[in-house]
Amino acid sequence: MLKISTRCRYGLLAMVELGQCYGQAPVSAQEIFKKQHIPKLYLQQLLVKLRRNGLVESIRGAKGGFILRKDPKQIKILDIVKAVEGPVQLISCTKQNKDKCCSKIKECLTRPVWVELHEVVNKVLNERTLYDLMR
Amino acid sequence: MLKISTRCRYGLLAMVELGQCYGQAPVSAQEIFKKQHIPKLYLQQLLVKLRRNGLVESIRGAKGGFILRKDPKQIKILDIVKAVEGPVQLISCTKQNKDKCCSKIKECLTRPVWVELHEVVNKVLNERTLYDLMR
DNA sequence: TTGATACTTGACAAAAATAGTCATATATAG
DNA sequence: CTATATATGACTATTTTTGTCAAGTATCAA
Repeated sequence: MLKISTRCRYGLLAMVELGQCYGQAPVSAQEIFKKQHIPKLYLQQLLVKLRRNGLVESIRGAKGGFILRKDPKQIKILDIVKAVEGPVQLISCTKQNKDKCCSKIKECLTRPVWVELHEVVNKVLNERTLYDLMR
Repeated sequence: MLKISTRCRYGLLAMVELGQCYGQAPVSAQEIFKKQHIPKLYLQQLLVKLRRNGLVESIRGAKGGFILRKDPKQIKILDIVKAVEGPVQLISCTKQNKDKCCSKIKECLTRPVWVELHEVVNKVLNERTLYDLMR
């Protein structure tokens, strides 16, 4: 069904929250999960992934929390999705992934639709930034 | 990761095979699974779904098999995907699905991206027909 | 210095979805 | 009559998703 995972949804929700407070004091996981009703420990996991991918910075201890490492205008939605889920690969036989292509790639009549879908999804996620979602 | 399921991929492969033989003798599951290396019993299942959704007709007995019920030009890729997988719903909070929307739908800042993705994916699948994939 | 708050890490676990199988029955051509 | 084909529903294995837990580290504020 191509359903967007909660990982993605929660990850983006968290980033939007951090975006709203960009330039201000750190926001704790606590505050985010209360506001958005995301399971706390699950959210923590996602925030760790966002940190490891350089999207947020974490500050330990009391009054600590998370802050964005970049201006929301510089953060693509695709970066966020990749951070929490890995690359957005609707199919495995892509240009970037030649070893995963099957031997029939040239004759494969179905591949073009899947490639088109793959590209269109990546395009949308790559063109929108976190800033576009804020107000 | 939004990966296309094997159900979709196999289902479309089967439909393309049937498309290539449109107007000719029925094609058996046997022939399709040998040509495309799809697990036979799994393919049977998918073909039953395609039949129940009115996309193919089945002919039992020796020399039987499956044929398309419509011209490939009349069959949208979306119809095929829906038949084997159900509706393509990237998110649950869509216009068609108002009871599944959360109470925060109006304030939800993340929803617009997901809606855009949802729409763009459905658009591509709705605009392409089986005929577009054939040669 | 002590307590409260907050992040870190790695492992673990339940639930759901995906992918595939099996047995049994029915239908038809030749 | 028999070989070939589909029909059906239940069943199973694997993988992915969606979390949870425990034990630890770091920082602030009183």
